[in-house]
Amino acid sequence: MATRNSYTLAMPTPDRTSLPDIVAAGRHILEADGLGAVTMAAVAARVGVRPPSLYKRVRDRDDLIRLVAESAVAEMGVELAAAEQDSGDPRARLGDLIGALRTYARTHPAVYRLVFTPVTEGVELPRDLLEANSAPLFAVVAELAGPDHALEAARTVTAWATGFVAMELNGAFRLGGELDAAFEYGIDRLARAIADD
Amino acid sequence: MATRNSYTLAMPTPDRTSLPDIVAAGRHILEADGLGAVTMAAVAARVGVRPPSLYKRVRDRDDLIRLVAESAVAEMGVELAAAEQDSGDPRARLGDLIGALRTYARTHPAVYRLVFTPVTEGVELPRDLLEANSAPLFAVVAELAGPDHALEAARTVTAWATGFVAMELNGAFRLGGELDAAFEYGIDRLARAIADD
DNA sequence: ACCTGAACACCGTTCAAGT
DNA sequence: ACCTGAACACCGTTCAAGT
Repeated sequence: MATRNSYTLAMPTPDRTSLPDIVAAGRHILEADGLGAVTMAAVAARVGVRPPSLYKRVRDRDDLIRLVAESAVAEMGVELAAAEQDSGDPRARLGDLIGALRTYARTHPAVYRLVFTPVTEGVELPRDLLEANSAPLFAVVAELAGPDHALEAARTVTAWATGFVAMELNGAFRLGGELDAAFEYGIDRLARAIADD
Repeated sequence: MATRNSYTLAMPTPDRTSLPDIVAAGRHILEADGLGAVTMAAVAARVGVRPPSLYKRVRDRDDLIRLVAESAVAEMGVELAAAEQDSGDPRARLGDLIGALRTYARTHPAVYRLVFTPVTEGVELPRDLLEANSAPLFAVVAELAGPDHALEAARTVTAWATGFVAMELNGAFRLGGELDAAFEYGIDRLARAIADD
């Protein structure tokens, strides 16, 4: 019965790739060879298509990079949420959360960098995604600092955590010494600093 | 007496630019239009030369960018040292120092970013330059934390400061509220946190 | 409706040829 | 000894032509 339906639905060329495939390819190349290696040609080759075909699914390279960053943020959110499952006292949970962030940065350095340093001026990550990611930390900090100073305390802790991880990632701690000890020292002092009052 | 001397010294083409000029041009374009705008063509045009001529003074674009970063680090060091002149108690000097870093980031965002985020994997800034820049902060922190915990304390403060400035620069503080207040709160808690023991 | 080759503008870089 | 035009490889992107 090759009638109207099978005729109008017949696709002259079947889809040879998909947006998720393209984003996954970008992710893979980013982690393997860095942001500079994420070219339209490299991504196209990885999904088995020619570069112009990518423009059917993404507006341009910036758009693709943004989608990669979004997928990474979502993944990080899952890992942060998982880290908090092992609940204990607030101080311990704070260490677990920031430790999970640090672990993610070490295991996915290029992806972490992409998320935490704005690659292109105009490109923004969706606000609700970022809020979802920072929610667990915000909650623990509120427990430690009390509701009055929750916002400032969260900012202080977040600034320290992202600063520490960035410096570790960039090899900016040049004076030797135990980095794990510096991390524990920092967490400890921060937790006390925002709690005391 | 157009003799041997004037003959051997005669330069077939006089220098039309210089390394300092090239670095300054790169700096200017970086601050005005961002890192992506610092192309060999743009820099060459600004110093009045054709792109291939730049390769007489710099190895390649990465080399040029590195020189721009170095000149920026040197300039930042001067401003940090100047901020510390207005000496008061250690707590106040700590605020002045980090405040100067923050001011520099706000007035030279692209340059600040270049210095604090490694643009290319292999490129390193000279160690003594970075040490000179962190020396004032290290000294103040040592006063506050005592010699035993000076290193860990300095790392904690530096991580917080660079993290805070980076987040402010990237618009990562999305929940409103007074940023200056958050800054003061952070400095205050940090100073107490590393002092207490 | 997606895919492709051809083409374009732009970029970093090299090199032989000028002076 | 520095400067230049010409050339090359590579990149992002567009578009008409295929199916």
